[in-house]
Amino acid sequence: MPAAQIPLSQRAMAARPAPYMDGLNPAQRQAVEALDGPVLMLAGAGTGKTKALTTRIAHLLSIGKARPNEILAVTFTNKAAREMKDRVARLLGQTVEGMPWMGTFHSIGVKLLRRHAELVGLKSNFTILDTDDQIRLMKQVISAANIDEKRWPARQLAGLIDHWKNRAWTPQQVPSSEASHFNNRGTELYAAYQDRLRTLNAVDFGDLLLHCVTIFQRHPDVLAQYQRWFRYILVDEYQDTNVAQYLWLRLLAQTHRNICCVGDDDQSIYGWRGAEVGNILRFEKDFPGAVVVRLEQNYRSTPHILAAASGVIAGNEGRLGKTLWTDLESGEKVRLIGHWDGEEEARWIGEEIEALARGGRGLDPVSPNGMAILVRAAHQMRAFEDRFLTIGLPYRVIGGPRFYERQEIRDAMAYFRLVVSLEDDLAFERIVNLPKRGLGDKAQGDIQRSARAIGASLLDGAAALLAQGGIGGRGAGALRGFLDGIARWHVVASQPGYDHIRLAETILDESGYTAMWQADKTPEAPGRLENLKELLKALEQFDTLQGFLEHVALIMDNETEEAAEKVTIMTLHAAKGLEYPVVFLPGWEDGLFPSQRSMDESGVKGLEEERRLAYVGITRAEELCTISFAANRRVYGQWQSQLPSRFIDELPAEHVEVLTPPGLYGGAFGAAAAGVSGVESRAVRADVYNSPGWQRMQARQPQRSMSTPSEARNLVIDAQAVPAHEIGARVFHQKFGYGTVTGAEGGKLTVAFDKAGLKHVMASYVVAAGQADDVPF
DNA sequence: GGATCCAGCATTTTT
DNA sequence: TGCTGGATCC
Repeated sequence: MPAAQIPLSQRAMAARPAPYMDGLNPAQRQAVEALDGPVLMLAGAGTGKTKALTTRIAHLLSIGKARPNEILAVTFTNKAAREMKDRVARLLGQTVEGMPWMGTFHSIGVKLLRRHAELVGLKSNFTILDTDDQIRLMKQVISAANIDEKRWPARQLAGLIDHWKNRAWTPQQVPSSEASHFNNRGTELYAAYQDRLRTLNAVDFGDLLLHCVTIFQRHPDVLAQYQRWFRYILVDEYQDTNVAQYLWLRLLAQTHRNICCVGDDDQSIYGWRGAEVGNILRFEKDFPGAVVVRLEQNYRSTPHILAAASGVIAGNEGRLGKTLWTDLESGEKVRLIGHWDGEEEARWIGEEIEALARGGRGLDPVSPNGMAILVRAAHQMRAFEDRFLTIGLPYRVIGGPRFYERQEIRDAMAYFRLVVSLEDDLAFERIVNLPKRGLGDKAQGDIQRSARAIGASLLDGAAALLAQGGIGGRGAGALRGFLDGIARWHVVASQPGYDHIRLAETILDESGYTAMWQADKTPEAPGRLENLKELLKALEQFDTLQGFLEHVALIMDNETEEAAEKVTIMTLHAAKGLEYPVVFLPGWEDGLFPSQRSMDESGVKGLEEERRLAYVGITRAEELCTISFAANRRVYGQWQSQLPSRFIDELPAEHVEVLTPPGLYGGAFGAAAAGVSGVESRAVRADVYNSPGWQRMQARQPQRSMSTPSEARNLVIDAQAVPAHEIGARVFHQKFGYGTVTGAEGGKLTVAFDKAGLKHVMASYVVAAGQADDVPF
């Protein structure tokens, strides 16, 4: 919109002092005011990035640089999009009705794709498949290609195709270097899968972006229209963009070049799902003349916490580089403690949480809501859940299956989908025999064949089969009832202004679905019925089933705010963007964190991503951050002795208070940290016995039953015992009996037991066979 | 069609 | 060790 067209009133408003600018620091202000041309806002953890981003939007609108619908503002999650909307509205003192292009990459992708679906061979009412549907479709494609699904699982193909879509490769564009994947047939199956999707008039999540990019690339006229339209583009979490998203943005930004990307290369933790840190590192090359603004003043954490995080992340190469600082008071050092094993770690953290909640540790009482335990992998949560259940400490787990991924919800949704669109074959397959209608594999196979024969949907195929009398016995009546029901409900759903909530209820009741769970006596059945009620309640926010389905396909989150005082347990990934006064970071052991698999699969890149994860973890903490590790951990049922994480060695000792009790320190970790790794640990080297933390702990909590020396003494690995069992030595183990040592590494041995076979055991758990022989039988 | 048994396997996850 | 998915058995 040329300036001359901007209404006078708006120009007058622009001259007004802008209250929304108040409280911005100079860097934030610069980021808000550098409106034209490419801008890279490098926003470190806790530096007020959302504030700057939303103020920028408010500013654009307020001074009339663009109308609300000319701003494209993309985020990754619905939560972020919602927050952005709310905050812009708050800044402007009014709701932002006309910002249709503020949303997630995927929701905006859908909007664009619906408008131009025909350009990629789809109808504009295409359905969006979720992961479950995708897998089922892939299974069909795989078996259609006569491939043994055992050796070549659908999940693997799904991962591969997803990877390719993230790189913005259509089947034709997959480079030949990738051809060997999936038994040399990856590209072929990818093409077949895309064909199936087109036939079903469906897309998967990757397509929402890939199809857009394809359209933009093949139809310059369409692209030009949007390039002109989006005068200002803003991107959140730019470090998480994949190639497809990058191309999408770059194509759209070409005309006005008013693109502002916000991100933090140090918080790039999604490389494994296609994110390219390179996108943010390359920004200035991609957009020459870009203004780079660094937000470095941190409002979240104490200096010790920031220094610890900075010390760790400094180990990464090729960073854009930021120096976080704060004017908060220095507060507590980052605490570091080693434990004997995972259970003890959980016990200790449980006690710490209780103590902190009571106002112990010399701090003001902290509400459990303000405390979080952040783990590397979901399975680590279990130890905490077990412990907290035992001591009755309320907790909440973030992650796990989301509401809309639950079986009963997906079933109900399949009913709705089929009612709304009769051709939804995947929905049909899911529910045709649910509840059981006596339509087993044979009947369903017949339906498939019948549908293929007449070239129609499964629903029509089933009707045709039924008309021919191709279904016998019990199944026939049930199928007729099912088909009649769908037809009846479909009619209702086609009427304008129908009561969609009542229809949904009717569908679930008359189909027998509700009754199925009512009849179910398993303990989870009541919960499932409860969830179905929730689902009906969620419908209230929509006018039609169609509208609801559209929404749900993209919005899979289910934020139920609980008021209760609970400690949060979640993965480090899930914690990104969140903050807590008190944070526990357990399981800092090499192999677990950094994850061995990451390092094996991605080498240095993998390790660096793990390091960023460590950085994200530490920077979640506002006041108190406690890192811990265990000497022994049960991994898939086997006890393994663990080495402290290499990241622990990277913590700057002057910002760390070591709480590890002397018993453990002198035993397992002295040997492990100094000897085995060959690197003298900076943090562990600290004088434990005289550290203020240790003394204070002794003085204040003499009764605390953490890993006290007395307790540890019984358990500590006798480091001297390790060399006693040399390869070939005969040993005795309490549980496995006699065996011969075949290998030794760190504190653990590989022993070929006479009866139990090859096992990895801890050296401290075996004794030389001679000694055991002394025991009289 | 449903229960039961066994083998294989085991990060991080949003849309 | 504990779960999931597939095969097998009734």
